[in-house]
Amino acid sequence: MDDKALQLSNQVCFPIYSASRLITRAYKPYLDEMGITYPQYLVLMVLWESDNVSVNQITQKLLLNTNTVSPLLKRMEKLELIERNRSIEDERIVIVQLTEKGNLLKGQAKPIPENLLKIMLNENINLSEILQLKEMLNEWIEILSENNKN
Amino acid sequence: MDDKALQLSNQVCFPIYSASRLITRAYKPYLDEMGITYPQYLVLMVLWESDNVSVNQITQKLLLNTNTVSPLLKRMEKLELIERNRSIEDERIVIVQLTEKGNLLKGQAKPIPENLLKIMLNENINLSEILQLKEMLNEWIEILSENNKN
DNA sequence: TACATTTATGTCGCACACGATATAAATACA
DNA sequence: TGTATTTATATCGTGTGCGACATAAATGTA
Repeated sequence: MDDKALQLSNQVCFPIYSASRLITRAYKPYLDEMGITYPQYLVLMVLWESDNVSVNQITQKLLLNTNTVSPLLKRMEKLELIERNRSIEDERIVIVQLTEKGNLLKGQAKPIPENLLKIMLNENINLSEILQLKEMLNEWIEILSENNKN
Repeated sequence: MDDKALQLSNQVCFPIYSASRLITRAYKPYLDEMGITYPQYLVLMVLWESDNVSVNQITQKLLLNTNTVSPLLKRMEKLELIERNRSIEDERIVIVQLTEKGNLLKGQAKPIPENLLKIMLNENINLSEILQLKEMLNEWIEILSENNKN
């Protein structure tokens, strides 16, 4: 493998790292209006799609660890966006439920995807390319999730 | 714009966010051996390419703010990887310089890109696709950096 | 049934990121 | 020359991420 190929991982990993941070920044003005952060928005999206899920189900959907999600949910409970209750059948499980406030934010969040897409689509970037990028990232996510288990 | 297109930003932004974290995790075992973190590795790569650069130059290359980089460099100085000295010509500027230890890590870091590439390349992902993804991310980084200035 | 193991969640400590703000040096300009 | 502004860096507070570890409930098994 030649030097150019060797440098490739840096040339791809760093842009992913940078793009991730810049995207979070791009979301910020919209999320600020709602008083939430990007990870909190992700949790809400999970709950808007299906409410009353366990902490574990949230960690799996977001590919995060419980030591990240637990404090995150704690802050969201303080913001009165969600409630946390132990399951009756299995006392180990905590069920997360949207409050009325958390539910209402769904409407306020509606224009966010369109606004983001406007920023990210331009004359040099078309939809089919984006779809291809999405496929590739998901491929990597699968590989890296698998890789991380061992 | 239809609903599918609207959801696209979520379908791309979240994978970028996840991939970024998973990539950092993939680097971790190699960086652990060197006693550094991924952002510290990025700073070292900047310095290995050209030593004696200002804090500001590092923030620009890594697209990070000084309030992230300053503490990062402070920790790296404590690890004796770098030294920080005020410029004589302009006392506001802090020049960052590799120590012998920081320089020696360059050799130890050499196999990292190849190892990462081995993880990220498989039968479903080829080089040309990766190059295309890289171009696209850089396009977005440019857009989002510009977008963030206002 | 008693005890080891697994599962689900949580806490703690540390290292980022970043908005808001501070400080000192350099520069602009009245 | 004196003062306002800009520039470079740093500090503080808050919110993630995550490794290491803790705890309690459920499950497996001798």
